[in-house]
Order: sequence, then C-alpha cells, then structure tokens
Amino acid sequence: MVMAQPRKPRLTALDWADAALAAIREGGGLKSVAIEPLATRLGTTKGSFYWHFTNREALIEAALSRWVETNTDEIITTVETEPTPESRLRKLLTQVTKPSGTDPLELSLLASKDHPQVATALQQVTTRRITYIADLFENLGFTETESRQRALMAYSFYLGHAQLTHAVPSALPSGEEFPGYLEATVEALLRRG
Amino acid sequence: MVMAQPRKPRLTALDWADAALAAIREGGGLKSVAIEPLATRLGTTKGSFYWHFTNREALIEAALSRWVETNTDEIITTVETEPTPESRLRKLLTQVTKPSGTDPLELSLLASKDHPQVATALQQVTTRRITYIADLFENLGFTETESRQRALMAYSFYLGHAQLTHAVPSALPSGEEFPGYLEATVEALLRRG
DNA sequence: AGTCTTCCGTACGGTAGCGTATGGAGGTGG
DNA sequence: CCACCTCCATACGCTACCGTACGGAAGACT
Repeated sequence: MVMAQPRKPRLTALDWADAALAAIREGGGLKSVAIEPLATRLGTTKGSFYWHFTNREALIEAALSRWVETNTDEIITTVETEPTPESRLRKLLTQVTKPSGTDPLELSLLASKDHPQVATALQQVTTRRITYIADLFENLGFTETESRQRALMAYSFYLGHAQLTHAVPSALPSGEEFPGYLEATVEALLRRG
Repeated sequence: MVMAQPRKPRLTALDWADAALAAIREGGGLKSVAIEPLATRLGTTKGSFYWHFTNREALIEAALSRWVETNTDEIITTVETEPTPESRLRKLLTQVTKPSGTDPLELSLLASKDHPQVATALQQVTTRRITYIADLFENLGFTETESRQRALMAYSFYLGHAQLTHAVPSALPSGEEFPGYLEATVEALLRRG
C-alpha cells in the first residue's frame, strides 16, 4: 500500500520570493535572506535556488518588487470605501496604528535601508503614501503646502509609532486609553490655525 | 637614527567599546560589531580583545551601557538653558529634526531592536525622553493625560522624521521650506482643543 | 637584574553561508 | 520507447567570523 506521499512540489521563483519576504519579516532584516536556510525551510536545496535565480541579489530584487506592488494598494482600497476625506484619514490612521496594523516586514525593511535595492523600494512606497495622504488633506480644503506638511507630520508620526509599537510597546497608551490618544492625534492633524 | 614610532598604544576596554559604537553607527547595525575587523581598525589583533572581554556579547553590553549614559544628557542640558517651557520644546524639536541632528547610531540601534540588550537600552532611553517631554507639556499647563499624549505624538514624530531623514530625505521639505514645516508641527503640538 | 603581571600576536579549529560543478530523476514530445 | 529538457540533490571550494591556546614582549615591583 502506498502512503499519500507529501508529493514533492516543484518550486517556482515566486515561491522563493515569498519565502524571502517571510524571512525578512520574521528575521527582522535583509540579513535573514540566506539561501541555505531558506532551502531547508522550503524542503529543498540550493540546487533549486540556483536554478531559478542567478544569485542572492536577484532573489532580493524579486522579493522587493513583489512587496512594492502588493503592499500599499490593499490599504488604500479599503480606505477608499469611506465616504468623506476626513473619515478616510481617520480610518487610515486607525488601521495603521493598531498594534497588529503594522506589518513587521515594513520595519524590517526600514532596518535594512542601507541596502541600495531596499532604498529604492522604500523611496517608491514612501512617496506614494505621502502623496496619497496629502491628497486627503487637499480634499479637506487645506492649501497644497499645508497639505504636504500635514501629510508629512502624519506619516512621520505613523513611522515613529510603528517603531515604538515593536520596540518599546510599554511606552504607548494601552487598551482603553488608546482611542483617546488616537483621537487627540487626529485632531491635532486636522485642527486649523 | 630612530624614527618617531607610532607608539603602539595599549588599549583599554573603553577603547573597544567606543570602537564598537562607531562600528554600529557606520555599519548601520549590531551586525557590524565584529571583533576581527574592529581589531584591524584599532591596529591590533583579537588577542587584545579577548584579554579585555570574554566574548562579543560582553563588548556589546559595554558599548550599550556607554550609549545609555552619555546620549540623552547632553541634549537635555543644552535645552535646559532655554527660559520658558515653550522655548525649550521648540529648541528641542529644532535640534533633533535638523538633518545633522539625528545620530545615525540611534537609527542603527532601532534597526537592531531584536537584540535583547539593545531592547533594554532602547527601553530606558525612550521612557526617559518621553517623560522629559511630557514634563515640558505639563509645565505648559496641559493635564497629565494630555501631556503624555502630546509627548508621545512629539516623540513618534521625531522617530519617524529621523527615519525619513536617513532613508528618504527627498520626501522632506528642503532648505527654506523646512522652518515653516517645523513651525507648523510645533503649532500642531501646542495648539489647544 | 630578576620575577611577575599585563597585554598582545599568532596559529588553530569550528560554523555559516555563497556560489559552482555535475549528475541524475522525472516529466514531455517525437 | 527514446531523446531531451526541466528541475533538483550532492559535493566541493571559498570567505568571514567566533572563540581557544599558548607564547612572548614590555612595563611594574622588589
């Protein structure tokens, strides 16, 4: 009798790219994109990897491209269902500041910002996001300069908050205090001179 | 005739600790605290290192202790010369947001936050700073809760701004636009409901 | 001067990962 | 069914670094 074998699956380049992203997420940086450990994790060997990619850099390139494409869109599309610009901004900040709202992958990439390919990926994602937030403020009636300023404040706040969430969570308001904190922040961002 | 020899200096543990901090600063993370390269840089060998320290962890420990002691004090003391709480807050934000105002070492440590010793060091420094900023707000007449909220906003903003400064500087207001941006931020933090 | 302690140089073995070479299994088309 | 192509396994050499062992130089002490 033949047992249902775990059916050794042939891998694709995408499988490797996703595994690399998972490794970055969990390992906290680009350093954990190591071929041999990844191979073990995928239940295969380096032989597979070097068939699909020429070297480690190529894998990183593929993984980062995949990240740039897939990460921001989903958040923006969910936020876009909100009716008014203000509710969108509120929803956006609520989403991204809740403890589980920040993908560790993002912080891992910030931690690896010295790597040139990561730098360009961050560049793209960051400018895109800031532009989107600035548009929200413009739709609220702020001037272009004001909008860009407040978008930057909001995004800087988000980045710092994400850092604190994962590095010093005890410094943040907990549980029931949190909504008030977030509301105070939104107010500060929306209040006019 | 005897040339003035470079006088081979005996090293101390502190020399190694400082070299480690420099390596973290320039290398962008804890990973660049590597004994053999450090030895080369100090013009010595591993033999020296393993005399002063038992292993790499001990060096990291020493370096981080040194950082925790020496980093925040200087900034706070300079700021304390300002007369009013508001001018102190303004000065503080001005200092830490100017492009050269953020020590890359700090970002390098945030990038290595997964390391347990780095985590505790960050914990100490962060809570100390946030407490100090919250005190400033309290002296401005805000309630304790408001003060803590705004201190967190300010500190999160600082962290995010630091990230952007070093990762995507092109996203930030440049040159002559910067003072206005900073002023708008300070206003947002100070404005009352 | 002789001894003792401090500090460092050097040689060694061990681990982790990159990249290469090469053979072979298993599916696919003629 | 045979030749071929796709994909993977294995073995190898190479680099970088950690930690240990041990000997020796150079000042300090008497």
